[in-house]
Amino acid sequence: MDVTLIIDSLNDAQRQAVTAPSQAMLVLAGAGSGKTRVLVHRIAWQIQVEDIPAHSILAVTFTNKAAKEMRSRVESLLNMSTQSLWIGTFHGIAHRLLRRHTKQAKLPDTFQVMDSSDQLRVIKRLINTLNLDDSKWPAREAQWYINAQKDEGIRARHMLDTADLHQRQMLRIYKAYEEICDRSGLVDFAELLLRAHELLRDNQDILDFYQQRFRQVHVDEFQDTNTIQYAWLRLLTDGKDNLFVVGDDDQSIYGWRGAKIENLYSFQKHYPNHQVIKLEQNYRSTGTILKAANTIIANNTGRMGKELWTATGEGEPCSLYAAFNEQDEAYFVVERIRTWINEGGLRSDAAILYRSNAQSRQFEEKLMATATPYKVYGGLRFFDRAEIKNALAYLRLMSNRNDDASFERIINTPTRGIGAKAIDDIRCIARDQSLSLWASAIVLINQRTMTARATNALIGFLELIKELTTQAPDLELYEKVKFVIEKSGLIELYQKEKMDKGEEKVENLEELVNAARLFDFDRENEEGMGELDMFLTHAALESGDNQGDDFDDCVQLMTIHSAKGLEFKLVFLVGMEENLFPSQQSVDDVGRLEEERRLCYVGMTRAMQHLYLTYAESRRLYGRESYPRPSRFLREIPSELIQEVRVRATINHPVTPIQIKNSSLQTIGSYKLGQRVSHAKFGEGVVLQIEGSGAQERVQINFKTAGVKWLMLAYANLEVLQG
DNA sequence: TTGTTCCAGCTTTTT
DNA sequence: GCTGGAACAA
Repeated sequence: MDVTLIIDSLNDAQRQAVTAPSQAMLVLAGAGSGKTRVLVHRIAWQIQVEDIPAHSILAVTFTNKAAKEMRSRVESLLNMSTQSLWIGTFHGIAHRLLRRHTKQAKLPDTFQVMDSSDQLRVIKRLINTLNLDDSKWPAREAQWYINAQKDEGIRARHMLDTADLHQRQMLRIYKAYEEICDRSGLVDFAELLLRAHELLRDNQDILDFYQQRFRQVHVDEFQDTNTIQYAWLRLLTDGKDNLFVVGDDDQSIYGWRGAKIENLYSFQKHYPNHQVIKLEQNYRSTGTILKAANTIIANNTGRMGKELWTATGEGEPCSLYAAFNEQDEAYFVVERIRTWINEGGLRSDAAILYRSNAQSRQFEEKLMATATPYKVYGGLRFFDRAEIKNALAYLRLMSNRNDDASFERIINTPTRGIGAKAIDDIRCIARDQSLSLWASAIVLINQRTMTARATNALIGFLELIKELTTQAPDLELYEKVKFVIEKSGLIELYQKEKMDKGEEKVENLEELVNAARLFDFDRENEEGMGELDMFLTHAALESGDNQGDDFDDCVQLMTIHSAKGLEFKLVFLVGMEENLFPSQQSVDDVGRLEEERRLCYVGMTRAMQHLYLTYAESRRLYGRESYPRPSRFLREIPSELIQEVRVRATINHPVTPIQIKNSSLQTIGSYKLGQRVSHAKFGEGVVLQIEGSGAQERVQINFKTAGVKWLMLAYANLEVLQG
């Protein structure tokens, strides 16, 4: 048997992890140390060398992208198809289990997955029906509360009633929410995990079956698992010591959404026979970048301990640029990128990483102004668009009439004369008699309490859905979708909508038809799902790759969070300022501050060749001018690893504001304090303060009409007035 | 039903 | 200070 292909390309630590005998194993894999490689080769090793059938292997990831990549890499390494190999996301695998055992999971056969925006809508509605003041009990908070409970494995019935009003109210909402979901056959993301856990926990036969089936269980990004995910993994591998996890405590950046870094420690306790392997050789970044990142992360406490190194040399120092303001920051970054491109670099090798999405704007403006193609990640995804969700709601209602979320979404979309009053009445009946909205609508019609017009409108809606259902079965999936969007009047609705907005929506609907046409349906799926249900699940569970178009050569703009797992030759980590990064909300709490530091570590380790860190001395924030301090993380980098960038070569003799204040006659350049000047846009004003020198020189001016402003002297084009 | 106005909020995100 | 959502008026 030829195993060279599997192990030859690995370093010692990687090979050790890949070829170790079956046992509990924790691979602490630093950034860029070949984490996925180890996972892929491990699976290949087990199939080819240890003769474990692909069918007996489970691999769990967090994103569909990671799952897809892992499968295709295993396939190309083994040069075979791996259909029977279970690789998927936690949610995808959980869903699969629930579909296979709907009865034991106490779910209707027609159950559907609801995404977070569906969930929020349901909760919003519910808060209204409970007659709660939604300003006092925001739906967002309730949603957060419910998901947090589920992530911990806690059902409403497990919770004790308390005297605390807030707690009581939340519990009440949680209870009512569970009822609606059960009645509608709807399962939210957290519910998938919780129910999959309960399924195994409460059904010994099912648990036995899967414990025997899965001889090996692999987990990617283990530091991101939450309580219920880890509990589920433990059930599956109970007493078998066959859990192989890969993770990095230093890259745990999702604590705020329930990820428990502690699971890494618990793992060591729960699997006493485990082996730990550290992957510390980095194949991505220069030595300097790694050193800087290592030093920063060393400030965190309670680490498992790990230091990245590289065999490929030091590289150049990290660059630090102190911008005057956010405009200048963007200007600088874009100029550097243009230079990079002019020198033959690819646009797609350059990335601008920021802490919060709002920061992207000024970079976009500058990129647009210089006609540099760019792509912002993290916007609305395809299946999240309102018009798509509307179309899907019709399809979902056809598949399951009890789907209240979908019912409510489209009962009057497009408008068909069913007003708030009628919908309210339906909701009342639903609440009082514990019926689905569909059933309640029928009750309402039979009551004959509404006006003839409203009754007819409602009958019309129910008939429409019935008609769609009866006429659709013989059609191909894409024909069904097409039929639905036409017959429902959705296409017409958006065609009438004015201008390009509506046009875009029509195009998106056409794209949905296309997606249905291309949908790869596995007729022999063991879950026995129909094509439509499968498509709907696909839409909920894989909300569409972030716009695709990886082929275009674009500058990459994204948050540091979304950059995790990616790498770029040229990285700009922008907005390195206190209260922005680390964020305002994190600075008072050691735990959260350490997570910010890990985020910084993640950001820096994205860079392969060049790392630029920038901050602005002045930034408009919430409409107010702020003068932030440079981020503490900057101070944590040894100064010999950093080179300060000056726009033009100038002699830097720092001028402290105190000196300026003390001498009202101090002259810097051609300006002095109290000097009257005129600006093309802001008009006449008086110089209040002067800071910096050369190209960085900036002046604070009190304009007669425009107020006090800081201006960059190099760009301001001030005219000196006499007197 | 649509357009306007008002008001809160203002990290990070996948499933 | 801007944005998106909800309330309200016409």
